Amino acid sequence: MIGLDRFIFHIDLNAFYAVAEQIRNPELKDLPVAIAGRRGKGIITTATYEARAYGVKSAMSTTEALRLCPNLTFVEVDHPYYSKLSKKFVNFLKTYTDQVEQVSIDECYLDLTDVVKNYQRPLDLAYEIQTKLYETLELSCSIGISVNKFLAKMASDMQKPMGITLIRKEEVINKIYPIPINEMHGIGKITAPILMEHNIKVIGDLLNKDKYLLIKQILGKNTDKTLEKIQGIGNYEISLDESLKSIGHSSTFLEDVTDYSIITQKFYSLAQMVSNRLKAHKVVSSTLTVTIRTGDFTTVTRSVTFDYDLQDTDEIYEEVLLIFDRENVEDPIRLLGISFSKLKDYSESIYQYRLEI
DNA sequence: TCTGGGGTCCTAGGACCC
DNA sequence: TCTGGGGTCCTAGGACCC
Repeated sequence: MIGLDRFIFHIDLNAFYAVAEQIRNPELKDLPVAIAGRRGKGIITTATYEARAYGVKSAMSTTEALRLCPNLTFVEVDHPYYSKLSKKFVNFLKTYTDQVEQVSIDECYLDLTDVVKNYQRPLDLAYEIQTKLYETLELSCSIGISVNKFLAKMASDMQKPMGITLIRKEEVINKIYPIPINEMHGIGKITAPILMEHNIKVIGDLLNKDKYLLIKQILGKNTDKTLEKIQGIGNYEISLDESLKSIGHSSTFLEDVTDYSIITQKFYSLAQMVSNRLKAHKVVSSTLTVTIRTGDFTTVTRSVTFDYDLQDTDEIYEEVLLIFDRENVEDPIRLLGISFSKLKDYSESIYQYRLEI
């Protein structure tokens, strides 16, 4: 296989949460609908294309969205439902190949190099996937096809909704290099302005050899891999590791809070939610992180690694309070969070050992 | 219009060990 | 008398993504 180019597909569900709501409530079809955490306060998670026509976008505050589109219908997020639907989506894709890497709830990379051979053109395969996905699950998607994951992702972004875009390696110079640097996947609102300041304005500018050392300073240790992947080199490996790296929950209060009993109540319910998910995934962890965000949006994280593992609500709650109390927070609190990282399988737990002490 | 909630990966300094 | 060097783990914060 080495030296031969792959056919990597990036499959991206269009307006997934909003479409999911339209599936179970057909009255919402063709309407401007926005999925939001809470009415009144909070931000838009996803909006239908009808709502987007009014300028409603993800991450926009609900008040702003309502100003742009007064007849916008709000639906509250229902994560468990979307997760179930997402699993069906991934299982559908797995009927084509086991080389499926799920990168988020609504996106997957597939290596379809071998499957493409059974079709006249790669676009025929993409069209079949798109059509069958819509027929079986009512989900519309955009598909990007290229020689690696980065280029496939950039391709799927080019035509939405229900687009299919193929970028051959020799087309990279014309189709990828002229794209503004702030539209590059992996370059966000912090790094893009820094690059622009140095006159690196489009993706192709990253390959300017005279600026290599400068770019390396800005992009850090992955610079070389980044420069390769924009040229279509490497970055084709499909990761089959589906294990979670961390599990956490956080919650913003309706109003900033100083009352200790409200704080402990929130911590207890967060501990319950996190504990349930640890158990559902049959994992434990000894690395606990507590997040505290105050009214001025200052966010502090405190993490502790114990020499024993945690999974039960009451134990988590106890440790969380110890960490919180040490901080002596005086300002009103906006958000609290609990998270576990470095998860390990329950069978590897040293929890039993702790009980024997 | 003040800014959700779920994640992943990287950086940088310090502790500790050999 | 100035105080090696490498590896690993821990903690805190940050950038980015959907």
